[in-house]
Amino acid sequence: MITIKDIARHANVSPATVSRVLNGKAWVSEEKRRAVNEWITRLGYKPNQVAQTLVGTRSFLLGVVITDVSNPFFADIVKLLQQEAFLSGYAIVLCHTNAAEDIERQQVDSLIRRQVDGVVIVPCRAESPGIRKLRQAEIPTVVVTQQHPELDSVCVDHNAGGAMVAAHLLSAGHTRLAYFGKKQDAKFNGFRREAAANGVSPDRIPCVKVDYDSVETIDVESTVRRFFDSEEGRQTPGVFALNDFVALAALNTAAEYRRRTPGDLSVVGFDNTYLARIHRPSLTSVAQPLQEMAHRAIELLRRRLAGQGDNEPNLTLLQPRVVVRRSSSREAGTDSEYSLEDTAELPNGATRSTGEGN
Amino acid sequence: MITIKDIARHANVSPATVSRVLNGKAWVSEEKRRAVNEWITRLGYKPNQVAQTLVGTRSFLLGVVITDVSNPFFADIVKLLQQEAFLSGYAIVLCHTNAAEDIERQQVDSLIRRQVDGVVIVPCRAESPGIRKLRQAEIPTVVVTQQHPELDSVCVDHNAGGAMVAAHLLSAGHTRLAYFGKKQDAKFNGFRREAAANGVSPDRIPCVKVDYDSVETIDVESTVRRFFDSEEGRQTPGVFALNDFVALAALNTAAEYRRRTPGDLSVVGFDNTYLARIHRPSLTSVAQPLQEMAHRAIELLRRRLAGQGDNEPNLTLLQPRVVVRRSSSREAGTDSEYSLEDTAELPNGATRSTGEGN
DNA sequence: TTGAAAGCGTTACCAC
DNA sequence: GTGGTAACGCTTTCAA
Repeated sequence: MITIKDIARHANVSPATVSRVLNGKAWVSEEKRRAVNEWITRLGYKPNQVAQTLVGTRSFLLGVVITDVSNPFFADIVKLLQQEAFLSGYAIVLCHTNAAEDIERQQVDSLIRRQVDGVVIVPCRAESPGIRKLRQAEIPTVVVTQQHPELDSVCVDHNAGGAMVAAHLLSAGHTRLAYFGKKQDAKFNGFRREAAANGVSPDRIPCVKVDYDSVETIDVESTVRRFFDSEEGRQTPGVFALNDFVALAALNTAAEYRRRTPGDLSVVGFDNTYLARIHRPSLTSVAQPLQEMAHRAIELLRRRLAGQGDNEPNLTLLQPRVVVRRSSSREAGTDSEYSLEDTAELPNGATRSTGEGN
Repeated sequence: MITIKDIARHANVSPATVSRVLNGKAWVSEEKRRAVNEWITRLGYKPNQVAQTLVGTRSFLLGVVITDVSNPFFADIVKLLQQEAFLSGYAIVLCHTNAAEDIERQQVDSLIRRQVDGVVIVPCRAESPGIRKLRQAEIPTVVVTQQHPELDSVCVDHNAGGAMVAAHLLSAGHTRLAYFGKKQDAKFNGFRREAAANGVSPDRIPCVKVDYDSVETIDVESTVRRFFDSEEGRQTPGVFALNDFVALAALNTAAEYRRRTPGDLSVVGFDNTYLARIHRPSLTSVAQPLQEMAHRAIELLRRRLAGQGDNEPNLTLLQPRVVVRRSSSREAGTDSEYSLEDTAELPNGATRSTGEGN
């Protein structure tokens, strides 16, 4: 390995000077600077990041903690995060939690030992032990996909997304709606809110509880089946599911019940994974601006690392958009986009320093 | 940060001794060892891996270079690799190449600068610049998903996989077959070989050229459409596709042509991603033993890192198996497994130090 | 068995 | 402006 000293020796300067031209901080005479640069290229010198880390600057390593890359939604995020990070000279250390708090803790521990400069995390819950560790180790952290009261976070406005879906289904003429997910979901709130605003009593929108953890856990189908077996289920033409997996389970199950889609039943998913594109019928789904999210997340981290930014946690709340496909259209037609405020495409992204939703 | 010196001070020993009990190499008196361990837990000491790396031992970092995690097949591998690595105390630095050689090179460069102990790579081609760099930097490397003449590699026997598919389709009564992929694919060879062994002339099996790079590139459909438009395509009931994406494209396109599956047309994919499970009709696909592959890959790396193992490249060739689903069954039925040698499940994995296939 | 001390490759502080 | 030098936290001689 060729070091800073080798360069120094060849260029007849001190290691300190080499370091200086490398970091471009202090002034170095034009003459020496050229000599140093000359030898750097000549010997193909590459700074040893490990040494740089040790002296306490930075590791150029970012941790990414996610429940499961097998989930295509997370896979997309991870990919974009890696690419975005790379542009800033950072590499990504990937960790899985399987949505288990103890594993999350272990993984976070390992990241801390590795001196990562920052972490992007999709936590189990806002107060997960992993999050706590990160905070007490004072490692810049940004939470993605969820809001966090005391950390930087970037996510989509789930509440608004839910409202968009309600608006869409209502405009398709459906007045009997159902939600597949958890009662507390912000999507569900938005969904109900918008329904109410259009004269559909929120109390008449059942929430079919779906415990969705990972790709593996597809006991979803039995739940869905139970719903379609019920009187209520038989009469509901408008279904909104917390994500594409569940939506597809609904779609597939509905087919077993001879309910045609589109036609008898409309289903809308969330996340707009490519599953929505590939499946037949194709699935209407709420798209999150992933590229934007990844960009913002890394940007937030960079700011913290540069020591900029107040201590206030920054909440970046982006606007989702509904991508309409066959599963919710009354007639055959090409896919199109839709959003609450306008049928045209939203300038998908808006930052507020605070806000509700999620 | 609490260091080795802190422990030393508290335990009334020298830093060297602390290091010794930590690494368990040299003898340390029972008394001091206990004292040190006591303080280690008491102060919650965690070794600084960066410092350890600098002194030249190891970084505990493994690079994973893959074309695209958005591909569920790769996502699964990455996940398993990470989990497997974690068990051995390693973390994973994830890199994307987008199947582009120059990006691969850049990513590999960054891994080398980071002093990763080893790399698991899905290379663009055997002689990609990334691979070359890795070799000249003498970083232990294992190639997964492909064979490599001069590096450790672990992959499935594609040739055998292709043969299994042929056997399966033939046993379903199809004698007119087609392959969607590239002529040189080992799968295709195996497919033809087995067909020939059963009296179906390989020359009568067309290879519909599909250029599949990533999830994004789904111009696949037009190619597929062109095939179904042809006389040849209209009469082919048995299709084998190089992966699940292409298989699904075939399935979906076939539906547009009113070709019923199962019934008029059978389609078999490769990789057995969850897409195969989720899609309707569900897709018969060749499964790769991913867990086993990840395990072997990490194991190979560990061996190299321990300085064990001859200099011979090790080829670990595992056996795939066919998971039969609706897309290739003549009647409704539950999913089942199938393999060339036996209808029962294969002891899925066999190592040879060399072998053809792929 | 144990301690002192010399690095590992950089950065940063302090003189000159 | 520039060079010496002391860290950073750890491992590993080399003596004792």
